[in-house]
Amino acid sequence: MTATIPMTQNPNLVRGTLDLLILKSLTWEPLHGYAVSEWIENVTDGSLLMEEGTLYPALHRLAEKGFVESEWGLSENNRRAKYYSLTREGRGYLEREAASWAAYTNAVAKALAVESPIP
Amino acid sequence: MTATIPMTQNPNLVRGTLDLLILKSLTWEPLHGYAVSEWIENVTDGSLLMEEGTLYPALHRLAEKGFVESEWGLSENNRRAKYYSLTREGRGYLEREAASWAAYTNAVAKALAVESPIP
DNA sequence: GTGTGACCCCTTGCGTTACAAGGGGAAGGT
DNA sequence: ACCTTCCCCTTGTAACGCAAGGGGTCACAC
Repeated sequence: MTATIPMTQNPNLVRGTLDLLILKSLTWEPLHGYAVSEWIENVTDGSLLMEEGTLYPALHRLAEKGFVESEWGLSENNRRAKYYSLTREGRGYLEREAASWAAYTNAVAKALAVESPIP
Repeated sequence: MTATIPMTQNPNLVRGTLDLLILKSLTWEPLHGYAVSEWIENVTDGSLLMEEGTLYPALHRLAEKGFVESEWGLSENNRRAKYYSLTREGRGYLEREAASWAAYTNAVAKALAVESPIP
């Protein structure tokens, strides 16, 4: 599904959600980078096309923070691939951040829905 | 309500929503900067405390882009205050950005709610 | 065999922007 | 005299998404 779909265009929207999406993609089993980007593209219905120049630095950051671990392996296509897996800390971090993200977006959504001046 | 409420702690969450909130606060009538920050604090139930070092540069950026206009005036407390008002372009920008923000957060929320591996 | 495209990894440089940490000044109350 | 609230502003600093590069392997078509 590598269609030429328009990408996000607005880095500020994406900011901070990439870690969330990456960690979420690793919830069930280790994935290599390419598979992570495919997962994200799929679950967002193609509305989020993750650039490689974004993905790999993000993965490295998460590894440095101890939220993911990596191991070289072989992909389904018999290619050299680095598999990332969620650590226990990463799982906790994902839960906490997802919760605070939800809370924050809810607050903003409520603010944007306000209809009377200065409630 | 200037209670010492813990602030956002995570710039990445806020990223990109500040413009939205600021513009939204100006929907009904011109406000000066201080009032904008109060509005945001109120409608987010104190969960978002806008720093002045964030607010004013943001207002200047929006003015430079033509989304708001400013005019010196007097506050309710008879103090010198710069009132910002939404321009027509600003109103359109707010609508568009709010829509794309909603779409994006919905996509992410859906992704974070996924329960089966690789749907 | 020589593309061509999918698969897979990576880095550098740039621009944007939230925040901390400073600054100043005027009004009102104690 | 002093403090608090109200109001405005600027200068770092750090983070990070992205564009634009890099490289290598495999399968299939021509």
